[in-house]
Formats: sequence, C-alpha cells, structure tokens
Amino acid sequence: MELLYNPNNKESVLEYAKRLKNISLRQACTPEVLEHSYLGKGNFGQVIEKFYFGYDPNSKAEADFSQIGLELKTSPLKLLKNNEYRSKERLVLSIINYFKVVDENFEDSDVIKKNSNILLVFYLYEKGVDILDLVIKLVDEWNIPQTDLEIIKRDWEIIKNKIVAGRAHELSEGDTFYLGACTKGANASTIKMQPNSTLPAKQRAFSFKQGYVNHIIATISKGSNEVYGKLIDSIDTVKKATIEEIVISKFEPYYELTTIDIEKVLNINLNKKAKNYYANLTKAILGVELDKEIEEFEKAEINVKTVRLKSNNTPKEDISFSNFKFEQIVLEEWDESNFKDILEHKFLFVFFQIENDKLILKKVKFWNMPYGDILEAQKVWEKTKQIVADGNIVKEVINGKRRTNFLSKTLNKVSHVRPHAINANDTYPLPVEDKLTGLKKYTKHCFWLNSSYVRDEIYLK
DNA sequence: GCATGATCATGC
DNA sequence: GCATGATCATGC
Repeated sequence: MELLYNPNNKESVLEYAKRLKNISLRQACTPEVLEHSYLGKGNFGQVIEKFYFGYDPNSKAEADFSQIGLELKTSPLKLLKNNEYRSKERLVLSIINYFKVVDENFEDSDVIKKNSNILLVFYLYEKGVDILDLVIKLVDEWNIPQTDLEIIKRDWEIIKNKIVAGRAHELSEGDTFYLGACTKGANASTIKMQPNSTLPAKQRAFSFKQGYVNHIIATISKGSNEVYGKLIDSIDTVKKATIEEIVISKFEPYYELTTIDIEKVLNINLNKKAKNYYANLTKAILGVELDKEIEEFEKAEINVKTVRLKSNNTPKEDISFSNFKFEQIVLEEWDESNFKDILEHKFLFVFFQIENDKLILKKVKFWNMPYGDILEAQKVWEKTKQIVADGNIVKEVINGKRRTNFLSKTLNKVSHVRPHAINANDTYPLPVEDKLTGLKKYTKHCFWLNSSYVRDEIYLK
C-alpha cells in the first residue's frame, strides 16, 4: 500500500495521525479492513497500524516509526457525566522480560528506548460497539517530562530490584508511583519463569497507571493543568528526593501537634464538620490549594486514609472500602476483582492519636499491601463469594437479630466483611435467595481492613 | 474492651 | 439517591 505520509518525518506522521480525530476506523481505513476479522479487545491498534498507517503490526524492541523513534499507542477513553474524558484503563507499554531486565540500565532499557516518545490515539469506548465504529477523540504525541522521568526511573528500579531479588511473583502495582508492573496475558494465569527464583511469576508488562494516563489526557486535551496543584515544582526537587521523602518532610514539622495547632500554624480555618476535613488538612500541609487535586497523588492513584488511634495504638475504627454488589462478586474472579484492584494501590496513611478529645498528628506512612497479605485478603474474598453463591449468608436469627457467615475479624488477620449501609433496609439484590431466611436482597456489605492489622502491620512497622 | 451488626452525616 | 468516611449500640 502506498503511504500517504512520510514515515521518516515526524511532522508528517503527526499531521497524518491527527486526521483521525473525530472519525472511526471504518471511515479512516483502506477498504481491505472490512475483509478482515479484527474484532475484539486489543485489535484497535493492529487495525490502525495495518489499514491506516500501512505497516504490519509488530512487537519489535524498537519503536513503530523506528526512523523517528516514535511509538504508536492506542487506548480507550470513557466519558464522564460532566463531559470530561478519562482513561478507561492503564496504558500498557511493553512486556517485562524478567531475564533481560535484570541486566539493563534504565536509560538503555527496552521500555524507555521504545516509549520515551509516543504517538497517542485515544478513542471513545462504547460497550458492544464494533471497534471499526468507535470514534477517535484525541491524537497527540507525548514525551515523558523530565520531572516524571525521575519518578518513572525510580519506579523502574523498584520493579527491577524485586525481580533481581527473585520476587517477580510478588510484584504489585502498589509498589510504584507512575510506572506499574501490570499483569498481562491471555488470562491472569499466564505465567513465566524468573531468573533468581524457581517460583513461576505472572507475566507482567510495564504500564502507565490509569491516573497517569488521565493526566496525559488532561494535558493534551486542555493544554494546561489548572485542576492540579503540584508537590514537585522543579527537576531539582525530584532529583534530590522521592515522592515519599517530599511528602514526609512536609508533614514532619507538624508531628505531635493537635489539629487545632496545625491549623493555627498554617493560618487556616477549616470546617471541622466537613466530610473532607482531613483531605483539606492534608492539602494545606502539602501546600496545595483546597480546590485542586494533588497532581502526583492523582497520577500515582494514591489512596489517602486518615486513621484515629486510641491510646493503645489501635485504630478507633476498621477501614472500610466500597460496597461490593452480591450479584457482581459471584461473577468475578479474584484477579479481576475490585477488592484486589484497590489493595494493589499505594496508600498514604495519616495517623492521628486521640488524646483528651484532641487529635495529635503522629506520623504519615506510604504503604502498599505485601504479597503474603494480599493472599490472606484473597481468602476472605473467595469465602465471601462462596457464601453469596451458596445463598448461605445468614447463619442464625436470634431475637430477630441476624448473624451472618461472612468472615469476621477473628478469622483472618487482614480483613473481614461487615455491613456498610444507611440502615438494614439499604440493600443490594442477591443472586441466590438466602437459604435460611428466603431473603432476595441483603444489607450492603463491604470489605474492611482490621484495625489490629492497621496497627501491627502499618502503624507500628 | 472488643466483635459484630447497624447507622449517621456530608457532599455530589 | 447514593457513595464515602465516620460513628454508634449491643452483647459477650
């Protein structure tokens, strides 16, 4: 096929690529596209490469437009109710070769050589629609900014070091900030050998986290970042310290102060009853305007949890997550479950201790769940799924009070399942009617992190 | 004092 | 109306 652009000239490639905006593949591609069956996930990119740019899809170590070092990536968008675009997924860069990466330097690594300059084609995903009819919405190039590159370099080294240590099977996206090691394969059980351990590991790929892709989208669609407040203002800052160190150094001056005194020192007056009081206090300490999101936290999808400790260092309450839907959990597998997804995020814990009705800031800690504990949480999830699938929720009813078979906190060191609802009538439908009571819907429940676990494995460690 | 079930308050 | 973070009530 004759090329309608010059593959050795970046301006030409970009100009040609941008013609894709607001049209579908059916409108953009050569007619031969109709003779091929490229339906299904993951084929959008292949169709564009073959029937628009006119080269055969490859998985070479070098960039797709090798002469100009430009790599083509296509990725789905979703549209929010406020008409803003967000990434539907993380952006997969390239498969991690466990045996090769252990001998690489970041600067010369395959993933960086191939992906430092990317041509991004974002299309709007719609469920059930033929990929040929999905409309392309954003097309632009992306160069990793220098400040991000420093973070990504540390991320890459964290991943590499874990593989060097023979712990490829323990990799988690929560280990890192912007660059994640996501599972990648025909299914989650695609496994590979690793160099320094006999244990097999899931196949994984380097990827930009969904939050990082959202930032790319905001940048190329608006050309500015007005919704973000930054922690990292210069390349110097990020060269000298990690995100953890920067955040902790901003909190440390306030350790052992009450929330009242922190507000005084910061010269602010926050609404203590507001639901986002602690989020606002965190922003104020970090020097971020209250109406803006913390850029680095959004990009890294950091989950901030505020914890109030009793005098014995045990959190006053367990930590809740989103409710799960009974009908959904019975259809899910652990590897694709919402609970596993959230546990593979990075968390920032802000610990206060209750003393004489006042809250004293004790410390902040970045944390992500260790592999072994994720396996413990998986047990709770699997058991919960089984109980719901069996219609076996209610164990007994005594004096009109129901007791359930869901795992309680005495049975697992990490997590338990408890109600999380407005009241007992705030329910989700059950996929299988409850055997003992005949109920067809049940009070909303969620997974909780045990307060004792938070104390022993996060606060005291 | 804690485990478990239940509920409240705020904001979008 | 619901999600989310926070808190309460009861019984052992």
